[in-house]
Amino acid sequence: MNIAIKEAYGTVFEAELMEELMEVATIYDFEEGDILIEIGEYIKKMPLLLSGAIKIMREDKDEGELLLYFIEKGDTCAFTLKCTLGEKQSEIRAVAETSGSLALIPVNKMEEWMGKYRSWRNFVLNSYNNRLSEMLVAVDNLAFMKMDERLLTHLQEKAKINKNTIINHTHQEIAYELNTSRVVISRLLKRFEKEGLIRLNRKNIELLDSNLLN
DNA sequence: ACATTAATTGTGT
DNA sequence: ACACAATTAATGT
Repeated sequence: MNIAIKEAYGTVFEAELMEELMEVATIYDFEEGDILIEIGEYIKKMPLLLSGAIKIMREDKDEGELLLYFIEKGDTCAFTLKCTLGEKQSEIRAVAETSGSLALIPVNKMEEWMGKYRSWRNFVLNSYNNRLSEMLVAVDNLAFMKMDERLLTHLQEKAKINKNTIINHTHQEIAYELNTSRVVISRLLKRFEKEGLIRLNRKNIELLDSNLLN
């Protein structure tokens, strides 16, 4: 298990920090579809993602979710940082997009490291920066892109994260993530299929056009 | 193996 | 957006 931590963070953190990290971290494995953080929860440990991918969703009180961004190996969630430091309730939900594992760090340790290790400070700050720019992308998509474009980029993101051209999601699930209705997704997907971009099967979608990838 | 239900997807208004 | 048909998967008997 410590190998997993080294694999994901060995190049980012200095040696002493890695030592401490491996001492205090507990490993948590999760499966696809697991809810890691629910809205309103208090967070007492900070997660570092070792493998797999997690999607961060925002949810409105009366019906409606929206996918904000994905986090991948080597990332942490800036919202979690805020919640742990501020001892505030979570404003987002984190759902496992794929199975994977993460390391949990006690809050008091991460505060201690802030003063102690430069690499840790950088990591936390970078993390904020990355999230901020990904949020901007998400906002741009929402504001300026048509649904068909949003769906297409969404499919591409999913394919990239799964390292696979086959996407194992129902139309309904995708609709939730983009905060629209299933019928809209179905029709758009049908159109993409006619255009030869994808192939539709039951419970999964296959990307065909190679210029959709990467 | 069969019948019944539920879930998923397609289509028309 | 809504309603409904068609198809497939899941479950019980």
